Amino acid sequence: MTYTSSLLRLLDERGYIHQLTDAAGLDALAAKQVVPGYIGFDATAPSLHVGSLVQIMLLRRLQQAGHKPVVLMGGGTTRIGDPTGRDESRKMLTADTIDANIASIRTVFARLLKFGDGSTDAVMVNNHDWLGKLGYIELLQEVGTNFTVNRMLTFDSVKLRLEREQPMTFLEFNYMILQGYDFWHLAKSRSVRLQMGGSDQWGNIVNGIELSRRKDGIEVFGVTTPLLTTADGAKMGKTAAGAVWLNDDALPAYDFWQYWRNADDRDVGKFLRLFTDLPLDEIARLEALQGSEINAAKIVLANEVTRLCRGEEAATTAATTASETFAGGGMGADLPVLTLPAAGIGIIDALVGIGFAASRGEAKRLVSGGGARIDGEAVSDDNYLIRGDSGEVRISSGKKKHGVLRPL
RNA sequence: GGACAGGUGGCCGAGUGGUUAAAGGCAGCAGACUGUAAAUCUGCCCGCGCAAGCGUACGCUAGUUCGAAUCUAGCCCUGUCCA
Repeated sequence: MTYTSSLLRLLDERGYIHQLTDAAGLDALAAKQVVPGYIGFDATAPSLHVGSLVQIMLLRRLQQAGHKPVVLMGGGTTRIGDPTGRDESRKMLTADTIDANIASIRTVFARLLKFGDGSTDAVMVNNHDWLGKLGYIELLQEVGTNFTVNRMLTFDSVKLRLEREQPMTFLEFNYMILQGYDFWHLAKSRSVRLQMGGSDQWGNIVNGIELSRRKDGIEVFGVTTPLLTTADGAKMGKTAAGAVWLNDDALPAYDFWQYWRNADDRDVGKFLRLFTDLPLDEIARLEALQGSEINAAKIVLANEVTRLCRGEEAATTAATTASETFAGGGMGADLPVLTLPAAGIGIIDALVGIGFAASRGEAKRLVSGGGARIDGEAVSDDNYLIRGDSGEVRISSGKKKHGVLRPL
């Protein structure tokens, strides 16, 4: 389908669109007026991770296309937990924790969106502001009649749980109602006309659309993005060391950069389109690179994404560190550092101290497996002592993890 | 409230008195090959200890036993069906 609005053209050509509720209607609307659109985010942790980056970028695209991004923080719904996908129910968080999480998450949005009072400036809202005041009886009266249990049971989020005979509490069952309520509320109070989200949010989005139409006859739209997995099938944003956090204080910029640098060949083009602002012809050129040449494209990817999420300086330092460390075999500024005592330090203690092993046992296994290196030389002896009087020492776990032991 | 089934290591999932720190799979870490990629093959994969060994661990608690993840009782939690 060919779109006339710059918004849908932009989303389409960069690969954000999985489903649209009413392509023609939304296209027409976006072509003639500023469309306020929102995406909801959880506040379960002090930082969002890479898995949420598609949605954040979607808001950025919305703004780039001349529309108004509304960031909805789920201060209220986080207290319940979206049942989608998981079998396990979510842990309950206290109000204070959620508020602190929201404040922390906000810093990332500030980098990627322009906030303010202008017509296309981004705003952040918290659904606790309205859901928190809503009485149970009031909710039942307001929207209870618009949802049938029959229909709610057909949504994948519920159906899958039931089919797998996994527990789903009433609390979670209500999530979709509250999320539908959010959409309706935003449509009324802020003239929001669009909700976007991951493909797993389709049901929730449709609920909000139906509710808005039935309650007030407001016509609103929905867009979902494809479920993003890496080429080898894993969900984005999870690695051994944990999630790939977006916040500076949750994951060092160097590690963030490395995550992108190590992307699967097959993902490079897709990632460049979704997560960078590079022009499409430039991306086409980069993803066409063959064999080891594609590493150049991965470096561009890492630089661009890191720049967007962490800032120019962080990206430059991370890139320089990587280049010095891998190409030059040296030690870049961004590598983790452990103080090297004058008396020296045992290899096991050094590996644990710098964070390459979670326990002494793990460090020993690393050494006996031949993965530990000092200045590039494999160390096979558990008792190996790193001397403290010969300057900086490079310590490595495998070929990718490097660190610096630095004398006082 | 009743009947039945179940709760095992990050996840899935075997085990049903000792040789079980607990099969197998996934995820993960390392080695080889490479391009800081993928695929493949190999090793490792609770903690402490050089080691012998010790400490923790199979929903919780108390028991039976020389010995329990495995048996008994009570409790908590979940599912299915019934009321």
